[in-house]
Amino acid sequence: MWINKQPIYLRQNYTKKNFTMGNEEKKYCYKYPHPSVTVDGVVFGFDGVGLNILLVQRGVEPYKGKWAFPGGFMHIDETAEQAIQRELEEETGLKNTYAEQLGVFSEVDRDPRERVVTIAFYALLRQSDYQLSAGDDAADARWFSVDNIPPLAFDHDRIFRSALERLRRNLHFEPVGFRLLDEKFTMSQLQTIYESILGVHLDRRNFSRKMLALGCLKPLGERLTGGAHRAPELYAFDKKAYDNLKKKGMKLEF
Amino acid sequence: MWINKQPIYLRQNYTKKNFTMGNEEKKYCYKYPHPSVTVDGVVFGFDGVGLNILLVQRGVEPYKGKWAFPGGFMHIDETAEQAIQRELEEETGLKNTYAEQLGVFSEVDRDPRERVVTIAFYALLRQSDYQLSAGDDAADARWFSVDNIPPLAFDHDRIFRSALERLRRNLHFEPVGFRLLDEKFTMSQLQTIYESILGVHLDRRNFSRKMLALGCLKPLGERLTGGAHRAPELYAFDKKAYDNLKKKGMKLEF
DNA sequence: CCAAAAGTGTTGCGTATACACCCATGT
DNA sequence: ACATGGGTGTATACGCAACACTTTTGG
Repeated sequence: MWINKQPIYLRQNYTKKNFTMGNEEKKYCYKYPHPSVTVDGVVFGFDGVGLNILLVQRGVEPYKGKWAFPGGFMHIDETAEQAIQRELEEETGLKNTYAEQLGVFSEVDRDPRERVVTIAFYALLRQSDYQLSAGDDAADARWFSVDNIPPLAFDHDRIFRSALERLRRNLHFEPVGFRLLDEKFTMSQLQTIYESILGVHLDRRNFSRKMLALGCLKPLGERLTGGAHRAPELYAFDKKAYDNLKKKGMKLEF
Repeated sequence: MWINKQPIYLRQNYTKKNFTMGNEEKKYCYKYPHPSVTVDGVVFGFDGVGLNILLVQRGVEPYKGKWAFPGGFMHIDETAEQAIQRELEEETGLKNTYAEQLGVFSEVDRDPRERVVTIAFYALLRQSDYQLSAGDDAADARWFSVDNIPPLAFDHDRIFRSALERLRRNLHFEPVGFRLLDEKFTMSQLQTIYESILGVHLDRRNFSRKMLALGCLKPLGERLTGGAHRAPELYAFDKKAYDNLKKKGMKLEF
């Protein structure tokens, strides 16, 4: 049996040597060409009106000026999940964002500079918790409505379509809405999320009943004041009840 | 705008030079360490009794003698999808297998030799169409019942659990059964697939009605003779009808 | 003729849908 | 007072699950 107790950074199957070619140092050498691996995050947010995604404007070529998803190179000593967490934190300041793998995009020509395979993630977050700040490589960072996306760099339009499809599918199995809303929320806020993701109109009363029947909403006994009309009940997500549901296989059709 | 019309193999961002270190030639050099990228295929088959997966026995260290999923290194000039097609063809002889991305497994320690990120796929095929033949690196290739899996190499047990979960979930949305069965099949064969994937018993009459109600089964007007009892009707999968269904969002609960 | 599997039908119950109605609140 | 959104109730229809019965085939 093969045994190796060296730390991973000493265990790479490459040859490390300092030498210079042209202007750059190329230390890490392999028998066969290796692709670069990046991670990209499709971050969905909700502002109370509609569904948005977070884009950064590229400050450098290629695709300078075009918009793209936040992301970057995966380090050799981290998993893809750690990489997307790090990149999102670096570019948005948010920690412990819930990010789920979306898929690998590996078209040979997808990056004109070199061979890059990207692992796409999608994440959901409360837009109100978040202060936008452009990172190092980015000229700007902004929210865009999913109905009005600017031209995207690389193959990011394809990644976006894939993300939206996944989000729609997951809506039926995952507590998608609760990740996008504040801890306390009203039933109609939750309904608005479902309506904007699915792009359909739902009956207010049936939606409420169906949601409550699932049993993973805690009525808080409080009401949201300050609105123009009758103060609505506030709810919170009941994670324990949801975990039970998931074991038995929850279904949630609309 | 950045323009580059060179073929991809001339466009890698590496430095290529022949030089020797130790015994091996290391031609491809990078400024930062790059992971190796592999593809692995979880291939499900059905033999009329139960659900099986295809494993190859490793002929070399590490994990020599352990079983693993067929797979191998992604080439620099192919997509992950092309790589898994090629590997499956090389190791099983099958062309144009329907393979879907399962996810990326990128634990830092998952391969003791070097840093390897793997893209896992899952595939469904008709076991009867297939003649087993071990590939170059493999000592043996065999079908195993999903209920009786031997110890697996690397993190392949984790990949396997992920694949089974995905298969169960996809069963409700995708024409899973039809990929596992012959072109012509009986209703009870189809039912057996559903029962063995979900691990439950289903009512024969309700299953038939529900399936036919979907409208993507063509009754062929032929019957399967040679059985011990009444000859059952044969059906075929109606791809056109299924594609229509999918647009409207099919649901199939059991 | 019998056993076992295949085909068809029926019925009752639960649940989703499409509504109507009342309540609370700011202007 | 009223417009608007929030909360609760109910009848109808539809679909699914649980059944019984008949038909076909090989042994």
